[in-house]
Amino acid sequence: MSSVRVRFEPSPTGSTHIGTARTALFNWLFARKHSGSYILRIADTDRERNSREALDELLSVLRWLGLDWDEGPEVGGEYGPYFQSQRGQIYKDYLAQLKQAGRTYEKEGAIFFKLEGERYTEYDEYHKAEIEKVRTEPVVIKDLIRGDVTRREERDFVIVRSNGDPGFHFVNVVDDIAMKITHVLRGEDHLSNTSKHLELYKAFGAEPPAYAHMPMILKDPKQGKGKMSKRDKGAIIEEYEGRHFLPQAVVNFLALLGWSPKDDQEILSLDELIDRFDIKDVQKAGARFDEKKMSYVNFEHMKKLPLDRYTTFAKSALANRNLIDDSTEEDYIKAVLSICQQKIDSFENLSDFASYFFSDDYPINEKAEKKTTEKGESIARIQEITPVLQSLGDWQETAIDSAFNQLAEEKQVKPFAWYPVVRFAVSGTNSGPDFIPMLRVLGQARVVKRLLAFQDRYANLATG
RNA sequence: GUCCCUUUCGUCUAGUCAGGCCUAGGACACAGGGUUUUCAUCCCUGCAACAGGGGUUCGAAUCCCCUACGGGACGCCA
Repeated sequence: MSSVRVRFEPSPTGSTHIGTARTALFNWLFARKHSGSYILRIADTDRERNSREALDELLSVLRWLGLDWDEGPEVGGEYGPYFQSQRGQIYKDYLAQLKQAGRTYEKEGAIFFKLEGERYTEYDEYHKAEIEKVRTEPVVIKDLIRGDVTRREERDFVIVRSNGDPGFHFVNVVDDIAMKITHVLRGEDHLSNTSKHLELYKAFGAEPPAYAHMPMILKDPKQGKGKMSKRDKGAIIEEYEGRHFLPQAVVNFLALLGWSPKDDQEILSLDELIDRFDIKDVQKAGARFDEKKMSYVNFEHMKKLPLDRYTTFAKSALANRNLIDDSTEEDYIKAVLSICQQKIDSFENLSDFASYFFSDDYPINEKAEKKTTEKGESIARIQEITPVLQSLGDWQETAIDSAFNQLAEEKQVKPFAWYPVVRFAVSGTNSGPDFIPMLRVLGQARVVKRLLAFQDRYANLATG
């Protein structure tokens, strides 16, 4: 393991925002790329907003995405505890240092960090008040993505709240020092906080880490302006899990938001991402979320999955809709999936796409029904083909295929005169997997039964 | 309002650091066509961008300056 140590510091306040997940991912990729340590540190200093459930949910999302941590909750490590709510003594010790150096003062029950420089008061347009400011020396943020960024902090800030809880800026810096963090990768929204953090490092006499501020994930332009919020469609990672997205696809898409490999390959596995990831290649400008691209990436990963693993995901989606249960034959499920995998672009749509394979009570597509039944000859076609298929001794694709061809030759029409109407009769729709394989998988009994049912149901067509 | 960041097709981006290889490449989306039924697959074709202005240079998407747009921060949230 190298000396590289990065951390992800989420606050467990409920469902995981897409930007939070990307921060987790980039830190993880950076750690793995450099054979460093990935530390998970829980920012739970705000007692009122944190809960056990939210923490469990967070850990489970990280595991679902495949982002394992080397130090942190449930795995421990030599720099613990990894919950900020349990690091009170450490914060007290560091606070004492600042106090001793005369860099703190108390005001209205809270402890402030005192900046160094000439003090003056000024009317502030934003606060609509006369406030005290400090003429500090500018600090330079060494940013791996943006280069040097110069900023000046001009107001003292709270490091311990009046209720006794230490505040974010303080614990953030203290923990990074105490845990020997070497690189801080976080969202661009923290760029303007970094001057505060640098002031704290100076006060502690500690060497600051290298920074990398990643671009914001912005709303889809159709959904409005600004950065993506938890309310926006597609912003919550748990939602993808619930919709049976592939975790590796979500990770792949997240990586593409603000970063790209330099060649034209877009579909990348976790290992390929680690291999190609370079923090310097991260984009500076905000990236807009695109739901369609997300779906596309997911489909590409779905197509690549070996049938066994595809089946695992598919079964959970199908079981969710009560289309299969433990008694459903594994071989049959696999046969169905093997002809659907390259066709259907999401597991959440799979159930609609393939319901007729598992149940006789499948929906009838009205458009397809209209198209089929408006032709008076449909019933005749079904009547012609039913006995042929019924008497077929061999239910292999070649046999089924030649049955259609033979009949076609006999009647002097092309075989696909029967295709759409038969497809509708056995599946209730006009789209699906390739036709002959579909019949094969469905099985002779099911096919014949449905052909007969079709004749009963649409008997009036024969005369009308 | 102040400060900071940013700017290539509708979107994600390659190209910018080392100026000529860029009549600016790829992908998503969209449109059209095709694949001996259908189709949400697959294939092909098409549409489409260097924010604007000023410099530097023989030559600028690439370097410099200004403007504008977009984004972020300005909490006893993180």
